[in-house]
Amino acid sequence: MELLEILECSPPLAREPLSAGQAAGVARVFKALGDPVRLRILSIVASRAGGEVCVCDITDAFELSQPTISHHLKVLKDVGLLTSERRSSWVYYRLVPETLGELSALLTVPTTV
Amino acid sequence: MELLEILECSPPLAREPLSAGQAAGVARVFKALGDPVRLRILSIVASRAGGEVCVCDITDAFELSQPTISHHLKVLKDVGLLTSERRSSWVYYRLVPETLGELSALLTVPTTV
DNA sequence: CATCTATATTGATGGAGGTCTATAGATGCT
DNA sequence: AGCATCTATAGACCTCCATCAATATAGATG
Repeated sequence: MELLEILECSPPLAREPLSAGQAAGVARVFKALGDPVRLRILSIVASRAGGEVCVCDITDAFELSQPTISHHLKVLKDVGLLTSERRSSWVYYRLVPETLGELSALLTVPTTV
Repeated sequence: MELLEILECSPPLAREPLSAGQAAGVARVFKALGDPVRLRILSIVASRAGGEVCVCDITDAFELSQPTISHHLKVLKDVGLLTSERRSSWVYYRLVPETLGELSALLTVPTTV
């Protein structure tokens, strides 16, 4: 089952308890967000004007080895937060806004106002 | 520095890249959400009508040892997602809606509509 | 005080994950 | 073809963490 489907079928945390299956899927995505490097990578891609970022630009932004960055990108891609496309020598990563939006909705709390 | 403060000072991922310090703080909270048991615990507390749940009720909802549940509750409390209050023999946990709300805002994506 | 219940802490263990080096694969250029 | 560059994969190392059994702490009650 696609992770995005699980997110779409999971009620907001504040509405009703998650099933074990839903929790397992949702946890995979949050676990991907639970690393500072991945969070920074995601924010770099998500906030980029053109919408896409070359791997080389991301690698330059960190003092980490290239394989380590590649590993983090794979994790973010596997949970459906990023997609990638190769064009000639370079690979460009893009945000999947639907996944991020579903996560945001999941955490939404009834307005305390 | 309080984690909630860090969340309040962190821009939405889609707006600008997180600093290393912001990412470290935010990652701690998402890491806490990156476990299926903790997600279910959080949803149980967040969706409870009265707003508070006794530890014994949570323990009953899982086939895990009592110390394991206690450990997960501590993790959720340490990152500011839950608070606890002891009343006589029992300890009651409550959601901290501000923290969840800040997380939700952090993941908000400009409406694709 | 003694004891029972509810919850937290400690210490141990097995497995997951972040990082690195080395290497492989893919693309373009000469 | 051969080489240089960009990215991904494989394997190793080390740390972190989820879980448990055992024990400690706190409150109620006899």
